[in-house]
Amino acid sequence: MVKINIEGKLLEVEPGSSIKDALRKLDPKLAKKTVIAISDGKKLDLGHVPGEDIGIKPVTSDDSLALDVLNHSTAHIMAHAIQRLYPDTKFAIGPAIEEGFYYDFDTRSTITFQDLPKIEKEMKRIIKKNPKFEKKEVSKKQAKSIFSDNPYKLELIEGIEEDRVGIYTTGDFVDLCKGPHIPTLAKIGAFKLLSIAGAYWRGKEENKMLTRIYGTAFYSKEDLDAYISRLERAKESDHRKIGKELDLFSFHDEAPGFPFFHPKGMVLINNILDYWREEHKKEGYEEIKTPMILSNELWKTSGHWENYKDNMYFVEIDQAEYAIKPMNCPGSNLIYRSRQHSYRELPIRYPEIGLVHRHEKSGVLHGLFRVRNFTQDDAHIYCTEAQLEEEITRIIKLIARMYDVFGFNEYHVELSTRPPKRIGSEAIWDKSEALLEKIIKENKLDYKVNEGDGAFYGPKIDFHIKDCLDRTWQCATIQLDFSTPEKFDLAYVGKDNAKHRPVMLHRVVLGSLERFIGILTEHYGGNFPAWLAPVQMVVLPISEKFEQYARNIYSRFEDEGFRAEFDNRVESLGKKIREAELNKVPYMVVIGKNEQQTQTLTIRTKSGRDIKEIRIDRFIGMAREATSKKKMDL
RNA sequence: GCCCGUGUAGCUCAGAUGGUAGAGCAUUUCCAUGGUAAGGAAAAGGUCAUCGGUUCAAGUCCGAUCGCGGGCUCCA
Repeated sequence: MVKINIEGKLLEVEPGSSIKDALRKLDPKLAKKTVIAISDGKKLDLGHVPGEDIGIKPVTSDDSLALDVLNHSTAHIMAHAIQRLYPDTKFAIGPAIEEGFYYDFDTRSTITFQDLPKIEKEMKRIIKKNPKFEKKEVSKKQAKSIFSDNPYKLELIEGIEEDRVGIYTTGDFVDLCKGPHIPTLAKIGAFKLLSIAGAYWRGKEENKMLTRIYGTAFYSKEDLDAYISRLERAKESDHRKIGKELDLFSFHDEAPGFPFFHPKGMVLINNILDYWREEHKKEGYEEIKTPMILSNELWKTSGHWENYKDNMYFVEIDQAEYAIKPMNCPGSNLIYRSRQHSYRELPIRYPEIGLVHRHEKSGVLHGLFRVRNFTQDDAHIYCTEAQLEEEITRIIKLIARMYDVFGFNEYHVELSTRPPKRIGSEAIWDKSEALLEKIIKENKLDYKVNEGDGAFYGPKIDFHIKDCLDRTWQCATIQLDFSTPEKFDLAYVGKDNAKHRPVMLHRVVLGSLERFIGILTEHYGGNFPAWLAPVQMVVLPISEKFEQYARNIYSRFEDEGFRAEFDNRVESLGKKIREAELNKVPYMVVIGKNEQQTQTLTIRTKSGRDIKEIRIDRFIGMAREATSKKKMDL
């Protein structure tokens, strides 16, 4: 008899019984819900037959881990279907990913998006037949002979450390796979193939381009529907769509990757910057501005010429080479170096709203998220080593405060440590990594460590914010830099009257202003809070008869400094309201007979609250409260 | 950069199998003076991304270029 310990419950089963058999014996209901089992950290198929006593933990379909298994199994079924439809196909890898799965394969046929329904149909046919996932463990040599005509699998087998590898067979489809898989295809409640794309084998540009099909699977149709509707909502809030609809910004063939901001988009930029300057002034920052074109000599000094050349644009002036700045730090350093500094001045905080240009490959451009020129809300802080902790803590607090105003209450940080290619002594790295980690802990930030992902000159903390659709975006970063001060020979005079080297901090809060506006647009779905809204209120006279009174109201709003519009077109009220709604104007001010008689206003807010016959002073107070306090709702 | 898709009026999109372009919205003008998401009518608006090729004939077929979209190490 074999003893199986299922989460503390001991069970004895006949030798040769599978985990599923054991579970059935213990609790048939549980057995039905269980997808895989975990034993000693190892994920096992339910069909697994324990050779000796074992302790297991069943994983049911409610578990997120079970969803990965389902997705992975569905990837196999897709590959199976593709093999049937395109027999010459050689399969590469097909993992489960965060929100689904994909499979990469090499085929002579050209498969397009239009072919996906056909593949789905074939998959359904396979699922209906419900072949079992049969696992076999074979030696590497055997595996190689099984996949002898598939260079991708051969390469994968080569890379596997263990002596024996897993082979899964479903019907007439055989795949190299460590598993585990769902016990029956009936578990696939619903799936959908989502998109098709090219993907380099192992993600490397020098490798062959394979065909990748993305899909997603769920245990229930409801879950799939919820997922699809979330995708649709994301599509609705796409900043490229909203940007066009709200007349915020545009892109033109004449300048690929270089965004154009329209008057309404500029309102966003300017309001964000006003707020940004206010916060930075409080923190003792003194703004600077450096030129966009600087001599190549400078970029050679900074190391950018050597490390960043491919991403830079160059111009020739009077037979000399100049570069368009991809970063702001060298310019800032020149200002620092323009005179001597005393230790009494430190820390010096130089923020710069700097427009940088970086060459990005044409294929990676993406709305405001990936552009070729953007405005960094940069700052360079020159301080002593002893001041680092306080400075970094202050930046973290500043970031938290500013994110809160935009409604990003959820974020985590990532600490990136020393990369393989780096400068500076190990002692300095030890010290600075430990310092950053200590500060992160002291500030109780949710964090994870990215080993080896730091800049060559120092470790960094990156901030990832979560938007209302649960997507995360890296915005703020704080980078420690011991190297640049050296390269630029930056110095300050210490108490001892000797020259010392300052330490430098590079940091951004919003990151790229352009990108941040893209993120905000999607986060708010275009419904900007009143303090940011390009148009804060629109005055809507019901007919021309009330135009004069309405115009007075409108002028009053203008005088009070609000961004108001006056819709005195000869159109029906319904139409004016509709357009104001589509333009996502926070306050609609309706003026008709009643309002004129009582010298009041009727307000329809974007948030759905209506206010009847309010006096103008009261409404102005209300609107002022919402804007000055940067309230999220009206 | 690479793979697949795509590019028609300011916007959103129709235009099998090739026979010199259509709708809705927006715009302009006129009528209706209107009470909370489109009142009615008319007009104007396009070298069908660009260049080249096939053809008697190209928005449509072929090629190139440019732009845009989905992707391009979440590893059996």
